[in-house]
Amino acid sequence: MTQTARPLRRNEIRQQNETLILQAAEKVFAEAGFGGATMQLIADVAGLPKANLHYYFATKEDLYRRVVQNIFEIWLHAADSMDQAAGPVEGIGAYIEAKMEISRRHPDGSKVWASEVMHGAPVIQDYLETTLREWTTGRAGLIQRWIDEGKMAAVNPEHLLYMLWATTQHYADFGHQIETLNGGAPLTDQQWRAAKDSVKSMILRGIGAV
Amino acid sequence: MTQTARPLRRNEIRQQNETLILQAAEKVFAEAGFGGATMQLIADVAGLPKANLHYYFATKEDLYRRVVQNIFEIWLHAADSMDQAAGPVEGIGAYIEAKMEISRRHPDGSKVWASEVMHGAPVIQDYLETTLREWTTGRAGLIQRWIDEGKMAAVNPEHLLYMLWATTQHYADFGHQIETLNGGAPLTDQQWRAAKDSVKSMILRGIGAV
DNA sequence: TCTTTTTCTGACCGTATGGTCAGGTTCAAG
DNA sequence: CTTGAACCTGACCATACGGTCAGAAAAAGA
Repeated sequence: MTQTARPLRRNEIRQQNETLILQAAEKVFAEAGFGGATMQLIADVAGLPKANLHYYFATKEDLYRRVVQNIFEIWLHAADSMDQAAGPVEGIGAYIEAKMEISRRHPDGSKVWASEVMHGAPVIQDYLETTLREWTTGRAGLIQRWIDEGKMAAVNPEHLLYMLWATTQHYADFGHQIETLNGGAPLTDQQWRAAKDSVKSMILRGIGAV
Repeated sequence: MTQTARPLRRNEIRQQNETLILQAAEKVFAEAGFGGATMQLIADVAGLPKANLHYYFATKEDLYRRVVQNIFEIWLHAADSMDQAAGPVEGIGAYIEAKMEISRRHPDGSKVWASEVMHGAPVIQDYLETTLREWTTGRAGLIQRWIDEGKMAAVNPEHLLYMLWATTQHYADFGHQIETLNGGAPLTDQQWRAAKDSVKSMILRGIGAV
């Protein structure tokens, strides 16, 4: 562990413990949901006394909010690759790659996000109405431009975005189901490659971009 | 209410109260998750005293299990239309229609199912390993047959099924997000029609069936 | 009508949870 | 070395939760 290495600076202590708690919280919230998660369990996973959590995060809801916000950030940046693309094959292909990679690397975060939205977004409703709405109209406009330029079929841009979100996030949110249907084993590197290729080829063909 | 209509038979009382409780439970479990739901709230929604719930369902988990099982039934039958189809256009088209209709009519059930799977399927793991696995291999075989007969492109059948599940269930599980992006209003009849058509056309084109 | 079975419910109980707090410890600045 | 601020935590508290139970009420049967 890092504790025995050397005395830590003040800033380091704060930052290190916060991320430690946030990681534990993300895991526990993903596994049990907000209502099912307990501060005690998060503390145990983080290896800290419960009272220490409340030193860094006033309430369970504060901690949860921070977890959700962290995920939202990762989620938004996944589309950066889409913007500089010349057309849908590159742009949407790269977006699918990025989102599939997030599903693979941050399945817990994806689950927390899904749970939050499913329960009516009690904590991040304002983000949905501002940031996400702007984000969506922006990308829908980009897709519409590609359609106008004849680079893909005239699909509904919003519903295409929904399909991209649904399909890629499914591999995180329903990862347990996929694992069970895969004989109880997690997807191997090759299987992830196949999943990405399947999604990409079906969607890109589906929007008439190949 | 039905209570004042006439004295109810014993069987009717039991059956009526059970469905009343199950409906209330589905709603509350969908909105709050298993951990966040309380027997008291379910009782309030059902309009019954809490102790009465425990008369019909011994524990919270028993009640939850019944809710999940009910959804699973609906879910499985949605593919009946797929079996007698001559090819992917009819078969998968009908399956998408059926699953979209479920997302529209039973959004709460879909959310409970999603939550259950996301949390590692603690209650219906055995169903996943038996019924769902058989179901999946069966339909994957059907799709493979269509591929062999040259009726559609050579896509991976499992990943196609995942895409079908993900895309259609997204309209229930993430309905709140979609509603927010729709200006805060639920989808109208026309918008549901457009959603179905979008999903159908993109996927059917994506698998080379049109 | 009398008896038995099922349905119903207010009051209660043990426990677990989120959160508090007083007091201790560690670190850094002067 | 002293002082003050930041960090840490065991013990505690009020509340809310799932679940129980004795007994009332209602229905079915004799």
